[in-house]
Amino acid sequence: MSETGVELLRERGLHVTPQRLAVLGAVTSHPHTTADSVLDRVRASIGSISRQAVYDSLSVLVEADIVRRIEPAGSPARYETRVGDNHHHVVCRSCGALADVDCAVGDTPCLTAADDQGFVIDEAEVVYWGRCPQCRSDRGVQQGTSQPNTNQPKTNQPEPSKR
Amino acid sequence: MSETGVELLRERGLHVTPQRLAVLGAVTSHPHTTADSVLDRVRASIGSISRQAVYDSLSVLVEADIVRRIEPAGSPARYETRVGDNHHHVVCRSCGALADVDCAVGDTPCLTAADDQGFVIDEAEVVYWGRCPQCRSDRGVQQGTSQPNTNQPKTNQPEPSKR
DNA sequence: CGGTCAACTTGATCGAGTCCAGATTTGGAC
DNA sequence: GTCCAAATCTGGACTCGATCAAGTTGACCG
Repeated sequence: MSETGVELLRERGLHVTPQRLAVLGAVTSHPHTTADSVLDRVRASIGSISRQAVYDSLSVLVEADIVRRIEPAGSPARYETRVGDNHHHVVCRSCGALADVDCAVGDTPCLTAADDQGFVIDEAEVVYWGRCPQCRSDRGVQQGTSQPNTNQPKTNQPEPSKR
Repeated sequence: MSETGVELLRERGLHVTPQRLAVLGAVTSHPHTTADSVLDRVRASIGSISRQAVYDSLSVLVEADIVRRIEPAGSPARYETRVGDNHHHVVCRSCGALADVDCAVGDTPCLTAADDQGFVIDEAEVVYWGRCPQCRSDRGVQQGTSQPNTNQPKTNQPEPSKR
């Protein structure tokens, strides 16, 4: 997207504050980031911000369709700025790394469920589960099942916060 | 599945305990149920059980592929006994109701991502978002965005626990 | 340049889930 | 039937992500 953060906010009639801009900046520069690491990053760039303000800003941005919130099972919510292009995600079972994937089937894949049970469906969200290249080469680690070992981050993994 | 709970557990060399049987029973009779409401239901049938025992039993059952755990965004983990048939779920944006859906595209839908980024994918999980029949007829409620209003349960929704 | 209401700060609270240490039960061997 | 190690269960404390509440600050309109 070519617009500045200021423009994006103004356009939707939202107040433009340094906090919101910094939050948006943090998400833009580090996709798939968690609220916690946004907090850290914004503090690094702005000096200080409250946890609450981060959550507030994020949810305002989500509401305004500027950022998208994703919540893979077993992980805190993550945020990204790619919106409206219907892409999906791969999650590594063992380290939790997350990457973007474009869907195999055209634009709105699988949007038609076989039997929609009377629901009016407006979005199909796809999450692929597997193992990332890194974890595959570390053979012998436990695989498949329960808790992701919190090793060092692989693809796109935001560094763990250190509050 | 036609086997009894006892058989299922024995087969995999798991200890057969009244707690585990009750937990399994609760999940079987109320699919998409949460750990918390399993707790309530088991207490109703067995008399008493600890929260810990419920979590333990559930995770043993999940490990043994007897039950499947699903975690729709914004909801606590839910459990169901349909395993291995690759079905998916619809979630209602406004009340959180959850229903089963068989996938439109054959058996292993969308399992091939366009570019898998080097990940070895072993499962594709699809979640459809929309509005359930009930919520559609209650026009005028806020729709689409943030927190699901915790109205009365619709399709398959386990009643909220009242501990 | 005020005034007003949205946005921010601080601090408490919540809900889901996990961890721990000790008591109890289970299933298989004898 | 009895015994024993291994597997389970209990209750409580605790973590982590996220939200609520009350009061203060500051962005935008006129």
